[in-house]
Amino acid sequence: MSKLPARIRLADAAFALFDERGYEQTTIDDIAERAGLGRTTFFRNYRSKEDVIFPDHDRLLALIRDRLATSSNSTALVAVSDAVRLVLLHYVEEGDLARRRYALTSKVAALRDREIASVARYQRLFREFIADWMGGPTESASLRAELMAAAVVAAHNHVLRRWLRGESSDPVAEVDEAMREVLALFPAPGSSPAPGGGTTVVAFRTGQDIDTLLPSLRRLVEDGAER
Amino acid sequence: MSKLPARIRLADAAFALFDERGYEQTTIDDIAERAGLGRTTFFRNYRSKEDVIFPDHDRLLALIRDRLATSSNSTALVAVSDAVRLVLLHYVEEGDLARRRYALTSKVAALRDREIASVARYQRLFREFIADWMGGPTESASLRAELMAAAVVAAHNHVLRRWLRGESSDPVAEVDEAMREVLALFPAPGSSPAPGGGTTVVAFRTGQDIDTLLPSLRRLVEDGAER
DNA sequence: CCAAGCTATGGCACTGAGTGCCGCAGGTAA
DNA sequence: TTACCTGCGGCACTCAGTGCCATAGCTTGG
Repeated sequence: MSKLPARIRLADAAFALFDERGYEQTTIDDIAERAGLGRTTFFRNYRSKEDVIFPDHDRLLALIRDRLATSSNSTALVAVSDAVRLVLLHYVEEGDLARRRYALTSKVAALRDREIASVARYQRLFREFIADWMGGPTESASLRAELMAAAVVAAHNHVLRRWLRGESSDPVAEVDEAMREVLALFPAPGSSPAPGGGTTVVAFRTGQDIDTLLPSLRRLVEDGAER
Repeated sequence: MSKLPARIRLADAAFALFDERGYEQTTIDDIAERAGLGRTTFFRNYRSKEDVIFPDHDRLLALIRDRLATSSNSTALVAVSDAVRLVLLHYVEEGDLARRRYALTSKVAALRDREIASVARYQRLFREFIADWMGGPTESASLRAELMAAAVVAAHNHVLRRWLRGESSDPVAEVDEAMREVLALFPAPGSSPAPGGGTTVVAFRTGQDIDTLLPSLRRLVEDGAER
Protein backbone atom coordinates (compact mmCIF):
# COMPACT_ATOMS: atom_id res chain seq x y z
CA MET A 1 0.00 0.00 0.00
CA SER A 2 0.99 3.60 -0.41
CA LYS A 3 3.83 2.76 -2.75
CA LEU A 4 3.65 6.30 -4.11
CA PRO A 5 6.72 8.41 -3.30
CA ALA A 6 6.42 10.70 -0.33
CA ARG A 7 6.60 13.79 -2.50
CA ILE A 8 3.48 12.80 -4.38
CA ARG A 9 1.56 11.69 -1.35
CA LEU A 10 2.30 14.98 0.36
CA ALA A 11 1.16 17.00 -2.62
CA ASP A 12 -2.05 14.98 -2.87
CA ALA A 13 -2.76 15.41 0.81
CA ALA A 14 -2.01 19.11 0.63
CA PHE A 15 -4.32 19.83 -2.29
CA ALA A 16 -7.07 17.73 -0.77
CA LEU A 17 -6.87 19.64 2.51
CA PHE A 18 -6.61 23.01 0.79
CA ASP A 19 -9.82 22.16 -1.06
CA GLU A 20 -11.55 21.00 2.10
CA ARG A 21 -10.55 23.67 4.62
CA GLY A 22 -8.74 26.32 2.66
CA TYR A 23 -5.05 27.13 2.52
CA GLU A 24 -4.60 29.11 5.70
CA GLN A 25 -6.70 26.73 7.74
CA THR A 26 -4.39 23.87 6.86
CA THR A 27 -1.21 23.37 8.86
CA ILE A 28 1.79 21.41 7.73
CA ASP A 29 1.13 18.94 10.52
CA ASP A 30 -2.27 18.33 8.98
CA ILE A 31 -0.72 17.64 5.61
CA ALA A 32 1.91 15.30 6.98
CA GLU A 33 -0.62 13.44 9.03
CA ARG A 34 -2.99 13.01 6.11
CA ALA A 35 -0.13 11.72 4.01
CA GLY A 36 0.85 9.32 6.79
CA LEU A 37 4.28 10.91 7.02
CA GLY A 38 6.24 12.99 9.48
CA ARG A 39 6.50 16.72 9.51
CA THR A 40 10.23 16.50 8.83
CA THR A 41 9.60 14.61 5.63
CA PHE A 42 7.42 17.41 4.38
CA PHE A 43 10.18 19.96 4.71
CA ARG A 44 12.66 17.58 3.14
CA ASN A 45 10.50 17.48 0.01
CA TYR A 46 9.28 21.06 -0.08
CA ARG A 47 11.00 24.18 1.11
CA SER A 48 7.81 25.73 2.38
CA LYS A 49 4.07 25.42 2.49
CA GLU A 50 3.72 27.48 -0.67
CA ASP A 51 6.22 25.27 -2.39
CA VAL A 52 3.80 22.36 -2.54
CA ILE A 53 1.69 24.38 -4.90
CA PHE A 54 4.51 25.78 -7.05
CA PRO A 55 6.85 22.84 -7.27
CA ASP A 56 8.81 23.36 -10.46
CA HIS A 57 9.34 27.01 -11.05
CA ASP A 58 13.05 26.36 -11.04
CA ARG A 59 12.70 23.82 -13.79
CA LEU A 60 10.61 26.24 -15.81
CA LEU A 61 13.19 28.96 -15.37
CA ALA A 62 15.89 26.61 -16.60
CA LEU A 63 13.71 25.66 -19.55
CA ILE A 64 13.41 29.27 -20.60
CA ARG A 65 17.09 29.91 -20.07
CA ASP A 66 18.02 26.95 -22.22
CA ARG A 67 15.71 27.88 -25.03
CA LEU A 68 16.96 31.45 -25.06
CA ALA A 69 20.58 30.33 -24.91
CA THR A 70 20.30 28.31 -28.10
CA SER A 71 19.56 31.21 -30.38
CA SER A 72 21.57 33.19 -32.82
CA ASN A 73 21.27 36.91 -33.16
CA SER A 74 18.83 36.62 -36.03
CA THR A 75 16.54 34.12 -34.33
CA ALA A 76 16.25 35.95 -31.03
CA LEU A 77 12.60 36.80 -31.42
CA VAL A 78 11.78 33.27 -32.46
CA ALA A 79 13.52 32.07 -29.34
CA VAL A 80 11.43 34.41 -27.21
CA SER A 81 8.22 33.20 -28.80
CA ASP A 82 9.30 29.60 -28.41
CA ALA A 83 10.19 30.07 -24.77
CA VAL A 84 6.83 31.65 -24.06
CA ARG A 85 5.06 28.82 -25.85
CA LEU A 86 7.08 26.34 -23.82
CA VAL A 87 5.95 27.83 -20.55
CA LEU A 88 2.36 27.94 -21.63
CA LEU A 89 2.53 24.34 -22.77
CA HIS A 90 3.94 23.32 -19.43
CA TYR A 91 0.87 24.67 -17.69
CA VAL A 92 -1.53 23.28 -20.24
CA GLU A 93 -0.05 19.84 -19.82
CA GLU A 94 -0.56 20.07 -16.09
CA GLY A 95 -4.23 20.31 -16.91
CA ASP A 96 -6.45 20.08 -13.88
CA LEU A 97 -3.59 20.67 -11.46
CA ALA A 98 -2.90 24.08 -12.98
CA ARG A 99 -6.57 24.96 -12.62
CA ARG A 100 -6.65 23.94 -8.97
CA ARG A 101 -3.58 26.06 -8.38
CA TYR A 102 -5.29 28.97 -10.10
CA ALA A 103 -8.33 28.58 -7.88
CA LEU A 104 -6.05 28.81 -4.85
CA THR A 105 -4.01 31.78 -6.04
CA SER A 106 -7.24 33.57 -6.84
CA LYS A 107 -8.43 33.27 -3.26
CA VAL A 108 -5.26 33.51 -1.15
CA ALA A 109 -3.32 36.76 -1.31
CA ALA A 110 -0.07 35.21 -0.12
CA LEU A 111 -0.14 32.70 -2.95
CA ARG A 112 -1.01 35.34 -5.51
CA ASP A 113 1.99 37.35 -4.37
CA ARG A 114 4.23 34.35 -4.62
CA GLU A 115 3.02 33.62 -8.13
CA ILE A 116 3.66 37.20 -9.15
CA ALA A 117 7.18 37.05 -7.77
CA SER A 118 7.86 33.97 -9.84
CA VAL A 119 6.56 35.61 -12.96
CA ALA A 120 8.87 38.53 -12.26
CA ARG A 121 11.80 36.12 -12.46
CA TYR A 122 10.72 35.00 -15.90
CA GLN A 123 10.38 38.62 -16.91
CA ARG A 124 13.87 39.34 -15.70
CA LEU A 125 15.25 36.51 -17.81
CA PHE A 126 13.51 37.88 -20.88
CA ARG A 127 14.60 41.40 -20.13
CA GLU A 128 18.25 40.46 -19.85
CA PHE A 129 18.09 38.36 -22.98
CA ILE A 130 16.40 41.06 -25.00
CA ALA A 131 18.75 43.72 -23.70
CA ASP A 132 21.75 41.63 -24.71
CA TRP A 133 20.25 41.02 -28.08
CA MET A 134 19.62 44.71 -28.63
CA GLY A 135 23.32 45.17 -28.10
CA GLY A 136 24.24 48.66 -27.01
CA PRO A 137 23.86 49.38 -23.31
CA THR A 138 22.15 52.49 -24.51
CA GLU A 139 19.64 53.97 -22.12
CA SER A 140 17.07 53.80 -24.89
CA ALA A 141 17.77 50.13 -25.62
CA SER A 142 17.54 49.38 -21.94
CA LEU A 143 14.11 50.92 -21.67
CA ARG A 144 12.94 49.20 -24.81
CA ALA A 145 14.13 45.84 -23.52
CA GLU A 146 12.24 46.42 -20.30
CA LEU A 147 9.07 47.33 -22.14
CA MET A 148 9.33 44.39 -24.48
CA ALA A 149 9.95 41.89 -21.70
CA ALA A 150 6.99 43.28 -19.78
CA ALA A 151 4.78 42.98 -22.83
CA VAL A 152 5.94 39.45 -23.54
CA VAL A 153 5.08 38.10 -20.12
CA ALA A 154 1.87 40.13 -20.00
CA ALA A 155 0.80 38.49 -23.24
CA HIS A 156 1.65 35.07 -21.90
CA ASN A 157 -0.18 35.64 -18.66
CA HIS A 158 -3.20 36.97 -20.45
CA VAL A 159 -3.55 33.87 -22.57
CA LEU A 160 -2.70 31.56 -19.70
CA ARG A 161 -5.35 33.06 -17.48
CA ARG A 162 -7.90 32.82 -20.25
CA TRP A 163 -7.14 29.14 -20.55
CA LEU A 164 -7.20 28.63 -16.79
CA ARG A 165 -10.64 30.18 -16.66
CA GLY A 166 -11.79 27.88 -19.43
CA GLU A 167 -12.21 30.73 -21.87
CA SER A 168 -9.81 29.36 -24.42
CA SER A 169 -9.86 26.10 -26.28
CA ASP A 170 -6.65 26.59 -28.23
CA PRO A 171 -4.29 28.54 -25.97
CA VAL A 172 -1.23 27.74 -28.06
CA ALA A 173 -2.72 29.38 -31.12
CA GLU A 174 -3.81 32.29 -28.97
CA VAL A 175 -0.39 32.82 -27.47
CA ASP A 176 1.22 32.70 -30.88
CA GLU A 177 -1.22 35.30 -32.06
CA ALA A 178 -0.66 37.41 -28.96
CA MET A 179 3.10 37.21 -29.43
CA ARG A 180 2.76 38.38 -33.01
CA GLU A 181 0.82 41.32 -31.68
CA VAL A 182 3.47 42.07 -29.10
CA LEU A 183 6.34 41.88 -31.53
CA ALA A 184 4.40 44.06 -33.91
CA LEU A 185 4.38 46.78 -31.29
CA PHE A 186 8.13 47.10 -31.37
CA PRO A 187 9.87 48.48 -34.42
CA ALA A 188 12.47 46.16 -35.88
CA PRO A 189 15.88 46.37 -34.23
CA GLY A 190 19.45 46.97 -35.35
CA SER A 191 19.64 44.27 -37.96
CA SER A 192 16.72 45.82 -39.77
CA PRO A 193 18.28 46.64 -43.13
CA ALA A 194 17.54 43.05 -44.09
CA PRO A 195 20.61 41.65 -45.80
CA GLY A 196 20.01 41.53 -49.50
CA GLY A 197 17.28 44.13 -49.39
CA GLY A 198 14.24 42.59 -47.81
CA THR A 199 11.06 44.43 -47.10
CA THR A 200 10.18 46.00 -43.82
CA VAL A 201 6.58 46.96 -43.26
CA VAL A 202 5.82 49.15 -40.32
CA ALA A 203 2.48 48.73 -38.62
CA PHE A 204 -0.13 51.29 -39.42
CA ARG A 205 -3.75 51.52 -40.27
CA THR A 206 -5.48 53.44 -42.95
CA GLY A 207 -8.86 54.06 -44.49
CA GLN A 208 -7.53 53.59 -47.99
CA ASP A 209 -7.64 50.25 -49.71
CA ILE A 210 -4.57 48.29 -50.54
CA ASP A 211 -4.24 49.31 -54.20
CA THR A 212 -4.33 52.95 -53.29
CA LEU A 213 -1.47 52.68 -50.92
CA LEU A 214 0.63 50.26 -52.92
CA PRO A 215 2.56 53.02 -54.71
CA SER A 216 3.47 54.61 -51.41
CA LEU A 217 4.64 51.31 -50.06
CA ARG A 218 6.76 50.79 -53.13
CA ARG A 219 8.27 54.23 -52.85
CA LEU A 220 9.06 53.64 -49.19
CA VAL A 221 10.87 50.44 -49.97
CA GLU A 222 12.95 52.05 -52.66
CA ASP A 223 13.90 55.02 -50.55
CA GLY A 224 14.77 52.80 -47.61
CA ALA A 225 12.92 55.53 -45.97
CA GLU A 226 11.45 56.73 -42.75
CA ARG A 227 7.93 57.21 -41.40
CA MET B 1 13.10 62.81 25.68
CA SER B 2 11.73 60.62 22.96
CA LYS B 3 8.70 62.72 22.28
CA LEU B 4 8.60 61.26 18.80
CA PRO B 5 5.56 59.07 18.15
CA ALA B 6 6.09 55.35 18.53
CA ARG B 7 5.59 54.72 14.84
CA ILE B 8 8.51 56.93 13.92
CA ARG B 9 10.80 55.65 16.63
CA LEU B 10 10.12 52.08 15.51
CA ALA B 11 10.87 52.87 11.90
CA ASP B 12 14.10 54.62 12.85
CA ALA B 13 15.19 51.72 15.02
CA ALA B 14 14.29 49.23 12.32
CA PHE B 15 16.27 50.94 9.56
CA ALA B 16 19.23 51.45 11.84
CA LEU B 17 19.31 47.78 12.78
CA PHE B 18 18.77 46.64 9.20
CA ASP B 19 21.77 48.70 8.22
CA GLU B 20 23.88 47.36 11.07
CA ARG B 21 23.06 43.64 11.00
CA GLY B 22 20.98 43.09 7.94
CA TYR B 23 17.26 42.44 7.62
CA GLU B 24 17.07 38.75 8.46
CA GLN B 25 19.46 39.08 11.38
CA THR B 26 17.16 41.60 13.02
CA THR B 27 14.23 40.36 15.09
CA ILE B 28 11.19 42.36 15.99
CA ASP B 29 12.23 42.14 19.62
CA ASP B 30 15.47 43.83 18.64
CA ILE B 31 13.60 46.63 16.95
CA ALA B 32 11.20 47.16 19.84
CA GLU B 33 14.01 47.12 22.35
CA ARG B 34 16.08 49.62 20.38
CA ALA B 35 13.05 51.89 20.14
CA GLY B 36 12.48 51.54 23.87
CA LEU B 37 9.04 50.06 23.27
CA GLY B 38 7.27 46.76 23.66
CA ARG B 39 6.89 44.12 21.04
CA THR B 40 3.11 44.57 21.12
CA THR B 41 3.46 48.19 20.20
CA PHE B 42 5.39 47.24 17.11
CA PHE B 43 2.55 45.12 15.79
CA ARG B 44 0.05 47.78 16.67
CA ASN B 45 1.86 50.15 14.35
CA TYR B 46 2.94 47.79 11.58
CA ARG B 47 1.23 44.71 10.32
CA SER B 48 4.49 42.87 9.80
CA LYS B 49 8.23 43.20 9.72
CA GLU B 50 8.20 44.02 6.02
CA ASP B 51 5.58 46.66 6.65
CA VAL B 52 8.09 48.94 8.37
CA ILE B 53 9.86 49.32 5.06
CA PHE B 54 6.82 49.75 2.85
CA PRO B 55 4.57 51.87 5.00
CA ASP B 56 2.32 53.68 2.57
CA HIS B 57 1.59 51.51 -0.39
CA ASP B 58 -2.08 51.81 0.42
CA ARG B 59 -1.88 55.57 0.26
CA LEU B 60 -0.10 55.39 -3.08
CA LEU B 61 -2.72 53.05 -4.46
CA ALA B 62 -5.42 55.46 -3.40
CA LEU B 63 -3.50 58.30 -5.01
CA ILE B 64 -3.46 56.51 -8.34
CA ARG B 65 -7.07 55.55 -8.05
CA ASP B 66 -8.10 59.12 -7.39
CA ARG B 67 -6.11 60.55 -10.25
CA LEU B 68 -7.50 58.00 -12.67
CA ALA B 69 -11.03 58.54 -11.45
CA THR B 70 -10.98 62.23 -12.29
CA SER B 71 -10.58 61.81 -16.01
CA SER B 72 -12.88 62.02 -18.94
CA ASN B 73 -12.78 59.64 -21.83
CA SER B 74 -10.61 61.95 -23.87
CA THR B 75 -8.09 62.65 -21.15
CA ALA B 76 -7.54 59.06 -20.13
CA LEU B 77 -3.97 58.88 -21.36
CA VAL B 78 -3.13 62.14 -19.66
CA ALA B 79 -4.50 60.70 -16.44
CA VAL B 80 -2.31 57.65 -16.81
CA SER B 81 0.77 59.75 -17.36
CA ASP B 82 -0.13 61.97 -14.44
CA ALA B 83 -0.68 59.05 -12.14
CA VAL B 84 2.67 57.57 -13.07
CA ARG B 85 4.37 60.89 -12.47
CA LEU B 86 2.63 61.15 -9.11
CA VAL B 87 4.01 57.82 -7.98
CA LEU B 88 7.49 58.66 -9.16
CA LEU B 89 7.33 61.99 -7.38
CA HIS B 90 6.30 60.30 -4.19
CA TYR B 91 9.49 58.24 -4.20
CA VAL B 92 11.66 61.13 -5.24
CA GLU B 93 10.35 63.19 -2.37
CA GLU B 94 11.21 60.42 0.03
CA GLY B 95 14.79 60.95 -1.06
CA ASP B 96 17.26 59.08 1.04
CA LEU B 97 14.63 56.84 2.59
CA ALA B 98 13.69 55.49 -0.82
CA ARG B 99 17.33 54.74 -1.53
CA ARG B 100 17.80 52.90 1.74
CA ARG B 101 14.74 50.84 0.94
CA TYR B 102 16.16 50.13 -2.50
CA ALA B 103 19.41 48.94 -0.96
CA LEU B 104 17.43 46.54 1.21
CA THR B 105 15.18 45.20 -1.53
CA SER B 106 18.26 44.65 -3.67
CA LYS B 107 19.79 42.36 -1.07
CA VAL B 108 16.85 40.57 0.52
CA ALA B 109 14.78 38.30 -1.69
CA ALA B 110 11.73 38.40 0.54
CA LEU B 111 11.61 42.18 0.34
CA ARG B 112 12.12 42.18 -3.40
CA ASP B 113 9.16 39.82 -3.76
CA ARG B 114 7.04 42.01 -1.58
CA GLU B 115 7.93 45.06 -3.63
CA ILE B 116 7.04 43.23 -6.82
CA ALA B 117 3.69 42.20 -5.42
CA SER B 118 2.92 45.83 -4.62
CA VAL B 119 3.85 46.91 -8.10
CA ALA B 120 1.52 44.27 -9.45
CA ARG B 121 -1.32 45.97 -7.61
CA TYR B 122 -0.53 49.26 -9.33
CA GLN B 123 -0.43 47.44 -12.62
CA ARG B 124 -3.82 45.92 -11.97
CA LEU B 125 -5.28 49.35 -11.32
CA PHE B 126 -3.91 50.64 -14.61
CA ARG B 127 -5.05 47.56 -16.47
CA GLU B 128 -8.63 47.88 -15.25
CA PHE B 129 -8.69 51.59 -16.00
CA ILE B 130 -7.30 51.15 -19.48
CA ALA B 131 -9.61 48.25 -20.23
CA ASP B 132 -12.60 50.34 -19.19
CA TRP B 133 -11.42 53.19 -21.28
CA MET B 134 -10.98 50.99 -24.31
CA GLY B 135 -14.62 50.16 -23.94
CA GLY B 136 -15.58 46.88 -25.52
CA PRO B 137 -14.87 43.79 -23.45
CA THR B 138 -13.40 42.49 -26.68
CA GLU B 139 -10.73 39.89 -26.25
CA SER B 140 -8.42 42.06 -28.32
CA ALA B 141 -9.06 45.14 -26.20
CA SER B 142 -8.45 43.11 -23.09
CA LEU B 143 -5.07 41.95 -24.32
CA ARG B 144 -4.13 45.44 -25.42
CA ALA B 145 -5.07 46.83 -22.04
CA GLU B 146 -2.91 44.25 -20.36
CA LEU B 147 0.04 45.02 -22.61
CA MET B 148 -0.33 48.72 -22.14
CA ALA B 149 -0.58 48.52 -18.36
CA ALA B 150 2.49 46.31 -18.28
CA ALA B 151 4.41 48.76 -20.41
CA VAL B 152 3.31 51.71 -18.32
CA VAL B 153 4.55 50.29 -15.05
CA ALA B 154 7.68 48.90 -16.69
CA ALA B 155 8.51 52.39 -17.89
CA HIS B 156 7.90 53.83 -14.46
CA ASN B 157 10.02 51.22 -12.76
CA HIS B 158 12.79 51.66 -15.25
CA VAL B 159 13.06 55.36 -14.57
CA LEU B 160 12.57 54.95 -10.84
CA ARG B 161 15.37 52.43 -10.58
CA ARG B 162 17.65 54.67 -12.59
CA TRP B 163 17.00 57.44 -10.14
CA LEU B 164 17.43 55.15 -7.15
CA ARG B 165 20.80 54.11 -8.48
CA GLY B 166 21.76 57.74 -8.91
CA GLU B 167 21.85 57.47 -12.68
CA SER B 168 19.27 60.13 -13.28
CA SER B 169 19.28 63.76 -12.30
CA ASP B 170 15.88 64.65 -13.71
CA PRO B 171 13.66 61.59 -13.26
CA VAL B 172 10.46 63.49 -13.89
CA ALA B 173 11.59 64.54 -17.33
CA GLU B 174 12.77 61.01 -17.98
CA VAL B 175 9.51 59.44 -16.98
CA ASP B 176 7.57 61.85 -19.14
CA GLU B 177 9.78 60.94 -22.06
CA ALA B 178 9.44 57.24 -21.30
CA MET B 179 5.68 57.56 -21.14
CA ARG B 180 5.64 59.27 -24.51
CA GLU B 181 7.57 56.33 -25.87
CA VAL B 182 5.15 53.87 -24.33
CA LEU B 183 2.07 55.63 -25.63
CA ALA B 184 3.66 55.87 -29.05
CA LEU B 185 3.85 52.09 -29.14
CA PHE B 186 0.12 51.79 -29.05
CA PRO B 187 -1.90 52.97 -32.01
CA ALA B 188 -4.44 55.60 -31.15
CA PRO B 189 -7.69 54.09 -29.94
CA GLY B 190 -11.29 54.76 -30.78
CA SER B 191 -10.57 56.96 -33.73
CA SER B 192 -8.75 54.23 -35.57
CA PRO B 193 -11.17 51.65 -36.89
CA ALA B 194 -11.56 53.62 -40.08
CA PRO B 195 -15.28 53.72 -40.71
CA GLY B 196 -16.18 51.86 -43.86
CA GLY B 197 -13.70 49.04 -43.81
CA GLY B 198 -10.16 50.30 -44.16
CA THR B 199 -6.99 48.30 -44.46
CA THR B 200 -5.01 47.10 -41.50
CA VAL B 201 -1.40 46.19 -42.00
CA VAL B 202 0.33 44.28 -39.28
CA ALA B 203 4.00 44.87 -38.80
CA PHE B 204 6.33 42.14 -39.91
CA ARG B 205 9.53 41.62 -41.74
CA THR B 206 10.40 39.40 -44.62
CA GLY B 207 13.22 38.58 -46.94
CA GLN B 208 10.88 38.65 -49.92
CA ASP B 209 10.35 41.75 -51.92
CA ILE B 210 7.12 43.59 -51.99
CA ASP B 211 5.79 42.17 -55.23
CA THR B 212 6.20 38.63 -53.99
CA LEU B 213 4.09 39.20 -50.97
CA LEU B 214 1.49 41.43 -52.53
CA PRO B 215 -0.83 38.52 -53.40
CA SER B 216 -0.83 37.39 -49.81
CA LEU B 217 -1.60 40.87 -48.62
CA ARG B 218 -4.47 41.11 -51.06
CA ARG B 219 -5.85 37.80 -49.93
CA LEU B 220 -5.67 38.90 -46.34
CA VAL B 221 -7.61 42.04 -47.03
CA GLU B 222 -10.32 40.23 -48.91
CA ASP B 223 -10.80 37.51 -46.36
CA GLY B 224 -10.77 39.99 -43.51
CA ALA B 225 -8.80 37.09 -42.31
CA GLU B 226 -6.34 35.73 -39.93
CA ARG B 227 -2.72 34.58 -40.26
C1' DC C 1 26.87 -14.08 5.40
C1' DC C 2 28.13 -10.11 7.80
C1' DA C 3 29.60 -5.43 8.28
C1' DA C 4 29.85 -0.84 6.60
C1' DG C 5 27.53 2.72 4.59
C1' DC C 6 23.91 5.16 2.40
C1' DT C 7 19.09 6.94 2.21
C1' DA C 8 14.66 8.00 3.68
C1' DT C 9 12.28 8.81 7.49
C1' DG C 10 10.62 10.25 12.36
C1' DG C 11 11.19 12.74 16.64
C1' DC C 12 12.45 16.64 19.12
C1' DA C 13 13.85 21.05 20.50
C1' DC C 14 14.46 25.67 19.21
C1' DT C 15 13.81 30.42 16.94
C1' DG C 16 10.94 33.89 15.39
C1' DA C 17 6.68 35.94 13.22
C1' DG C 18 2.16 36.97 14.08
C1' DT C 19 -2.42 36.83 17.13
C1' DG C 20 -5.31 37.52 21.07
C1' DC C 21 -6.30 38.76 25.61
C1' DC C 22 -5.84 41.10 29.79
C1' DG C 23 -4.27 44.58 32.63
C1' DC C 24 -2.45 49.19 33.60
C1' DA C 25 -1.23 54.10 33.34
C1' DG C 26 -2.44 58.71 32.06
C1' DG C 27 -5.38 62.06 30.32
C1' DT C 28 -10.21 63.77 29.48
C1' DA C 29 -15.05 64.64 30.24
C1' DA C 30 -19.28 64.42 33.06
C1' DT D 1 -14.43 61.63 42.16
C1' DT D 2 -16.04 58.52 38.67
C1' DA D 3 -16.28 56.87 34.23
C1' DC D 4 -14.36 56.41 30.19
C1' DC D 5 -10.88 56.25 26.29
C1' DT D 6 -6.32 55.59 24.37
C1' DG D 7 -1.74 54.01 24.03
C1' DC D 8 1.18 50.78 25.86
C1' DG D 9 3.36 46.31 28.13
C1' DG D 10 3.20 41.50 29.27
C1' DC D 11 2.05 36.97 28.39
C1' DA D 12 0.62 32.82 26.32
C1' DC D 13 -0.39 30.60 22.23
C1' DT D 14 -0.08 28.83 17.15
C1' DC D 15 2.50 27.83 13.40
C1' DA D 16 6.30 28.04 9.84
C1' DG D 17 10.83 26.90 9.29
C1' DT D 18 15.71 25.04 10.96
C1' DG D 19 18.94 21.85 12.88
C1' DC D 20 20.33 17.75 15.11
C1' DC D 21 20.16 13.04 16.26
C1' DA D 22 18.37 8.34 16.03
C1' DT D 23 16.72 4.45 13.42
C1' DA D 24 14.94 1.19 9.88
C1' DG D 25 15.75 -0.67 5.41
C1' DC D 26 18.41 -1.46 1.60
C1' DT D 27 22.72 -1.86 -0.99
C1' DT D 28 27.56 -2.89 -1.53
C1' DG D 29 32.06 -4.81 -0.55
C1' DG D 30 34.69 -8.21 1.84
